[in-house]
Amino acid sequence: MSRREATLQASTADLIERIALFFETEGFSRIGGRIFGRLLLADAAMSLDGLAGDLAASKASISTETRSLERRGILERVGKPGDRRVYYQVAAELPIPTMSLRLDRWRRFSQLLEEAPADIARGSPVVRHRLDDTLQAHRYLLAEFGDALQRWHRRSASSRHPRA
Amino acid sequence: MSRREATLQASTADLIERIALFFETEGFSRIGGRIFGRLLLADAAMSLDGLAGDLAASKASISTETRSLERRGILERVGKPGDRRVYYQVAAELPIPTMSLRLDRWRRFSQLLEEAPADIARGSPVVRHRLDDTLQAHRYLLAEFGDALQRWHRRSASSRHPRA
DNA sequence: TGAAAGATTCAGTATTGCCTGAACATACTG
DNA sequence: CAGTATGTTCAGGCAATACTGAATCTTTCA
Repeated sequence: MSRREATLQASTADLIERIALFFETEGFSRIGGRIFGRLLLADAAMSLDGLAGDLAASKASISTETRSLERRGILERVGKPGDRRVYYQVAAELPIPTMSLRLDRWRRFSQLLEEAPADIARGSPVVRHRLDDTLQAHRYLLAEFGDALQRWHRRSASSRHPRA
Repeated sequence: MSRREATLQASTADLIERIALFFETEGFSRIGGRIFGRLLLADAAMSLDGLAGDLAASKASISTETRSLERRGILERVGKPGDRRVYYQVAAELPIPTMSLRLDRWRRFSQLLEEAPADIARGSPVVRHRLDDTLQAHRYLLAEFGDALQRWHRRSASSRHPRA
């Protein structure tokens, strides 16, 4: 009833493509985004060949990108007994890694400001003040957001294992 | 005591460059980042030529990038009486626009998920559940972070105009 | 041990997007 | 009005990067 490609509904393919486009603006590669999108909408974990087939991409790219996404905690490797292929699925606690990545990125900016040699600001009170102010805002927001992330983590954990 | 280029201390130039590199990972152009960095460390607003000189970039790029940064609320245009040049400075409430930009970007992802045609998830309970879960997390975190941003806004406003 | 399946690495191509110089537009000034 | 200062737009060159096909490495199984 279907040749190789027909596995994906048109609407699904469409959504995957939009997710991929979004991921591109977030600094991932397009294929990385497609992989993520595909797995987000996948019923079960998928093999490299499965992904390559569905996404019409080379296995080389799939291999590199899956591992890259895995390193960032977005994907997880899983195995199936009696099968030597590697399967990938979207991380269980998905929002944690994706949000953490964002946190990390902007934490890096704070660090940049903290490391700013003192002599830079020394000359000018207005610069010093601006730097201090910016840094304080970042610290505050980072802390608040980190807390929120943890709260969500706990909340979601407890809703999954409702208390005895 | 100094030819054209010597206006920037080495340590300053260095920090600007690192800021620019960071901005690049955030989806801005390198020059955009340099402009931001330069103005962040600037005593006073700067003209296009001033920026072009300091950053050793073409005036064309400076013009395009400043306007792009202005559109995103990161820079502000200011004028000086008796001078027909345009001056730029970093926005007063800097963290607001930068953080809002981030918020917007990931709000866009939530939207993607919300618009996900129902028929996509319908087939599979596991997909539907994953989508719902992800969406809820995003909503929660977006709300929390939005609140934090407002709190900071109020706090910083009141510290600037200490109550009579 | 040999063969085959699977995964990874690598060199080359193609696409993309940044940046620039030069042309152009606009607004002051005398 | 002519001339000049300032800002913007545009076509093209250049560098970075993603992606691919082919070669290579690794593991499993007969």
